[in-house]
Amino acid sequence: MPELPEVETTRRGVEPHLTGATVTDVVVREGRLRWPVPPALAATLSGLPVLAVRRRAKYLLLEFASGTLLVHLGMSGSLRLVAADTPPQKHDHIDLILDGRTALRYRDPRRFGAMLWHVGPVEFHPLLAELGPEPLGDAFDADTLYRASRGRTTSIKQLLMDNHVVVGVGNIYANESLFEAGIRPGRAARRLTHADCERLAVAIKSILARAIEAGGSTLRDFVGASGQPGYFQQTYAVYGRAEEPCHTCGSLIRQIRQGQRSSYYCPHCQPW
DNA sequence: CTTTGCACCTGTTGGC
DNA sequence: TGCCAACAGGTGCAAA
Repeated sequence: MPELPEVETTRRGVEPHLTGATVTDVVVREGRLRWPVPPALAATLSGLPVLAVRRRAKYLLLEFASGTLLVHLGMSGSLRLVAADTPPQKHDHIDLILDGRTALRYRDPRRFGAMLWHVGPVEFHPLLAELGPEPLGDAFDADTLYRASRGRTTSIKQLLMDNHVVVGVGNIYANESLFEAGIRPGRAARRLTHADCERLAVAIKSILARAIEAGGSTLRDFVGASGQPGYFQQTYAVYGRAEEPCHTCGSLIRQIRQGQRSSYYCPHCQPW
């Protein structure tokens, strides 16, 4: 699930319940995530109030006075708020107990996610230090995309998914943005004109912003035990629509493989 | 430095 | 119905 809009939706959902609350315990039922969850996490966090919940790329950052808890949802992770005595279900690996009553519950069937503790300025954490600009920030625009694409033989779609160039653009939104910009995913990055980069940067910002808005408007169930957290069924222009007609021109959407991942495009609306 | 492919893990889907 | 292969939205890392 988690692409950037879901991560940001999650942040907005949990932030009001976390900020100002004090961690009273941490229960780790399964600590084998992408990296081992620090065994001393309960001792580290107990008694500390959450100062803020921020996001960098797809990392959620829970800030405390003495350090930062980095949380990544990987491919299948989710966070929700439940009463602390709610029985955990399968794959509910970690609870942050807040004020002894509420649990911030981390679920991740595939365990590709992460929960790491960092002391010191979090922007210097090795996982964050080399990241490119936020897609919705002013530091990412047509110029940065144009410069980043010069001399690059890789495809524009793979360049978009390179975290050094821009963060938070995963497989779905790389495909959707390229459709909106009218550019084929397989085109060499170095062949993009400045005008292409302009349309693409605008498309990325617009699509991500719209998806976050949609997530916010259907935001629910971060508090409580019912159903999945407040994600949303998004309708896509090309992603997952192989052999289906393009909503714009009726041509059949094509699917190709790029770097072991599926890409989708409309042969008419994305001429090259 | 860039590019490519693998690895981590479980669950779902589709074909036979 | 059962079995098996292929695939799934992330991303760090090693190797070429």
